[in-house]
Amino acid sequence: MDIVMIDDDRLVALSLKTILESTGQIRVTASGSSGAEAIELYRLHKPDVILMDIRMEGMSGIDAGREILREFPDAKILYLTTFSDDEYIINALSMGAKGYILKQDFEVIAPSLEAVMRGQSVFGDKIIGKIPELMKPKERFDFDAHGITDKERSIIELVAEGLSNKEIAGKLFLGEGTVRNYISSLLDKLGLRDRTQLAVFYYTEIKG
Amino acid sequence: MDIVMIDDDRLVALSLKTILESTGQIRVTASGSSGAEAIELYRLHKPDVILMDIRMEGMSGIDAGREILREFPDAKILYLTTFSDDEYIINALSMGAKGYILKQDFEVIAPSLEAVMRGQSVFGDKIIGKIPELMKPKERFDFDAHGITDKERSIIELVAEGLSNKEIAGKLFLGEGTVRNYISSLLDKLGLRDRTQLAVFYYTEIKG
DNA sequence: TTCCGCATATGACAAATGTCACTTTCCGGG
DNA sequence: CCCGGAAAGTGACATTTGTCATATGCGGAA
Repeated sequence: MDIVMIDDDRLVALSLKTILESTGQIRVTASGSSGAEAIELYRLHKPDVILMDIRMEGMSGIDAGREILREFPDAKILYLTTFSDDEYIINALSMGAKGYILKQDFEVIAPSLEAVMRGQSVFGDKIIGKIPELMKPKERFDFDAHGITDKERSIIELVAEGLSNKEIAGKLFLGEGTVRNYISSLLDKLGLRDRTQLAVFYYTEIKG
Repeated sequence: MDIVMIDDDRLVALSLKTILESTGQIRVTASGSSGAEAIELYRLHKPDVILMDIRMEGMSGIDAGREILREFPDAKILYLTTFSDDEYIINALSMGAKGYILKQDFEVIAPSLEAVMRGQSVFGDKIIGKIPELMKPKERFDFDAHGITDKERSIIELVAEGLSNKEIAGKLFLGEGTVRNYISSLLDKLGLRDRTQLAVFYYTEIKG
């Protein structure tokens, strides 16, 4: 099995290479120490798996991974990180990484590589324990704090589905002009300019 | 430990009650068979944990759970379901449920309840295996397939930030009319009606 | 070169949108 | 009972938006 290894810290890279190659199953085709190199080396070697640090100088491992997956949707990316860092986990997961394991657990790295190559996904215990917590919805947007009424709330939702004023009026059994007034008031309360910004607001602040 | 149990199927509810109470540790304070009841019974009993089916007549367990969490952010909700149903898992997770286990694994239900009460989250093996896959980004939107050019792509993004035609024109050094034309063409290609729908499309199909 | 296609642009127009000032209706507290 | 304030509506208006027909310039293919 050929792998490419990327680690900020050359020393870590080297010792890992030694450990991994000592298994006899794994060959470290190339190694690098930056996100840019990760992409380049992946293009060059098309390894079975790329083993990559997350925190690195310059381009993060996540960004590099995203780029690699864009070019090679089947790429198998396994992140190796020093400690379980919340945002990174969620990013790595949602990006489609095949795994995320802690460097401390170095004895599981080789087996994890095997598993990943076979198409499995691997996440360390401590990682998986965090997932539910991470996936909790962001704290709900506080409509009350902005003085937004129930009716206004439902209007936001309809705008955010792309309905016209007329359509909204129909759904809520209101006059079209009334809907316009509601939207006008909403835009005022939220400091926005038009319905498109309202939809954007919905997706980024409320539902995002 | 007091729990409230909600199951569509009265028979299941009854046998589970028997099983759980036979441990001596668990008391089923109340049981119901619908989402509405779930909310009501939660309000009434404030159980340590609420054990709830997902698929039910009327309001789904997810919706009921959402409502309960809205009123009681510390509520511990444990879903019990017949089989691992993809959308449900993701919904339950992102909603902030404390767990999601299969009815088949009835021997783990009691221990799971304990764990949840202690603040842990619990997910069955088969469930956890699905998480990475579920979190994968939706397959990237294929601009080419819809014949969308680079410039059009960047215009979508600006629209999705809520910019007006004039502002977009300024950013891209184009005439305002030109921007209108691009958007018009874009709407045509994507089968949409106005810029708001375009923004919605961006957040739901492209970036969502 | 000529021709085609693309990107860019303009002008005219209808429709949708946002703003504002002003009713009407209704409901609960005094 | 009357009052005041929501909720809902109307009409007028300026602006923005989307559509369309058409024009110009530019680079590549025939």
